[in-house]
Order: sequence, then structure tokens, then C-alpha cells
Amino acid sequence: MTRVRNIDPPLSHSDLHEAVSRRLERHDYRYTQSRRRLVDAILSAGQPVTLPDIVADAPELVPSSVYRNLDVLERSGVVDRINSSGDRAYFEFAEPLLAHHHHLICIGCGVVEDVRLDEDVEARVERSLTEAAGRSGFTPLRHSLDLHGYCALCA
Amino acid sequence: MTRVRNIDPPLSHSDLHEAVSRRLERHDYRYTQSRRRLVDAILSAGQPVTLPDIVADAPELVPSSVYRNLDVLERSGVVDRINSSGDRAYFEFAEPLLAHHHHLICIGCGVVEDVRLDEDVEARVERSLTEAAGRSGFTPLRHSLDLHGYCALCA
DNA sequence: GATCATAATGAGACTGAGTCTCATTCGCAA
DNA sequence: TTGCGAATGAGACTCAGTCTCATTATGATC
Repeated sequence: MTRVRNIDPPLSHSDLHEAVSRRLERHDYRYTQSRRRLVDAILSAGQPVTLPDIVADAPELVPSSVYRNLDVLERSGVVDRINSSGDRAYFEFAEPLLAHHHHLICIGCGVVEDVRLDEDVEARVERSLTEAAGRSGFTPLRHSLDLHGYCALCA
Repeated sequence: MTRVRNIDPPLSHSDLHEAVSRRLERHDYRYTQSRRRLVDAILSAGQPVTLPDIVADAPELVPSSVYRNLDVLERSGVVDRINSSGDRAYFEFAEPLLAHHHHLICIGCGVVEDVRLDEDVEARVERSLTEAAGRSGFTPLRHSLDLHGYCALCA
């Protein structure tokens, strides 16, 4: 699992653990050894990862526990789940642990890659979406702007 | 399945069937009775639908065939698959059979609702994304701009 | 309209990502 | 150090979606 890191986390390794710990505490979860190792595995990938990616990087982690802990991390706002076009979910650090960004999703192999846009475009999108959501009685939390197509390998 | 229709198809009922037929033919698929009924079921929903929605509306349709035909319709550009936060995929007519639009995805129940944005915002997003994709050697086909949050029922 | 080759269908078995269960272990508080 | 609730590991389980294969519909040709 040696992938290019597209979006650098704005925090150092120890600050990241610190931030994760605070978020877990706020939700009455413990920052255990295996959760720490899970966070390290996601960090070392530097890109959205699937369960197989995580277990390949840290074979001592047990799948059922990893799923459970990804769920805990998601509830605590540490991790975001990305539903790609494949049949597996991808996970990555949630904003603002990772800078705001979007995804290139390959229709061929389902791989997910991070990408950033202009501040200007972001602001307009945000405003426009919030307006539209209001009309439907929808309470928005975050937006995901994904580009679907073929990655360099599948093209 | 009486849902509000958010985005009207720009085509009449018969024009829609005509357009679907043409797209299937272009891909050497036949527009059979059961595919016609499937298209009607999606049309009558007026919103993104899951397999249970479709089968509830047209019980004579067999799940395995529906999946197979949704796949055929997707390959032919008749239908788009939406990966919501739930565990089931949603389907709706692809653009330009349906006007260009985006989705409100409920984190609580996974339901998907259609929504439209300003032309202006769309144009900027399109330009910005295409640029970003180019930098990654990615071949873009379409973008999906989804808003994640809670629907009126789950809020 | 009859015949034929091929595509599509229906029924059910199968796959596999993700969840649940439960006995055991860990982590924290007093 | 003890005790108790939270977390873990191992594996059974669920169920959306896919695959298989025998049967049936479809459209092309005569």
C-alpha cells in the first residue's frame, strides 16, 4: 500500500492523535490501542482506504473490530465513509482533520482519489446547496462533490 | 409509493420510451416487455428508487431480472446508479432523460431526493472539476454533487 | 405465418461486504 | 486491586446483489 498522498493532513502525527482522542472523548468513547492502530493505518495510506487496505497494512487488526471501530470513528466525526461505485466503502479522515476536498471516483475499478477545488467555487456551491436544501426541509451537514469517470489505469 | 415528483422529466411518456428504445438499440439490447415495465416503474416513482421500491410497484417483475436490467439500462445510459449512505443502491433516469440535478442524501435513513442548482454554479463547478481531473490523468464523465444531512423525517 | 438463432427471463443457488452475538479481556475510577 | 462497563476476537449470520442454467420470448429471414 504505497500510494501517493494527495491531500496532506493539516495536523502533525501527534496532533492528529490528540484531535482524534478529543473527539472520541467528547462522544464517550475510549481511544484504545486498536483504535490508535486503525487511525495509523488510515493515516499511512494517505488516500481513502477500504477494509482490505487497512487489514493489509495492519494484519493484527480483526475485520469485525475494524468495522465496529470505523463506525465509532465515523460517529465521532473522525472518519468519513465514501460510497464509491464499487461494492466496498472507502474511509478517510473527516474534515477538518483533513483539508476540505472532493473525490475522483473511477467507474472502472471503484478507486477513490482526493482532489481540491478553488475556494471561490466552494463558496458558491455551499451557498447554492444550502438554499436548495432549505426548500426541502433538509438539514445539511456536509456536501460531497464527486467526479465520476475513468482513472489513468482504467481509461 | 406515492412520492412527490421533484424533477420533471423533460420528455413525455411516449417520448421517454422512444428515447430509451433508441439508447438500448445503440447498445444492441432489446427493449422487451419487462424492460418497458421497469422503465415505467422508475418513471412512476418520480424519485430515485431502490429495488424494493420497484418490486413493490411492479410485483410481476423478478428481482434477479430487475438487477440484470438495471445493469443493462445503466450501460445504455438510460439509468444512473446512486450509492447512498444506506446499503442499497438507488436508481433514476440518467441525464439528459432527466434534467441535470443533484441529490439530498439522508444520513439517517439513506433516502435520496433530487434537487436543482443555479446554471451559474453548475458551470463553475464543471470547469473547476474538469481542470482538477486533468491534473490527475482522470477522464471525467459526469459529476455528482450530493448534500449529506438529515431529511425532514429524520431531523 | 413458420422457422431459427440468439437474447432475455425466472427461479433459485451462491457470494461477500458488513453486522451481530457472546464469551473473554481491557481500561479506568475509586 | 478490585470491580464494572466498554472493547475485543472469533465466528456465525444477514441480505443486497450476482451467477447459473433450463426455459421462453424476440426479431430476422424466408
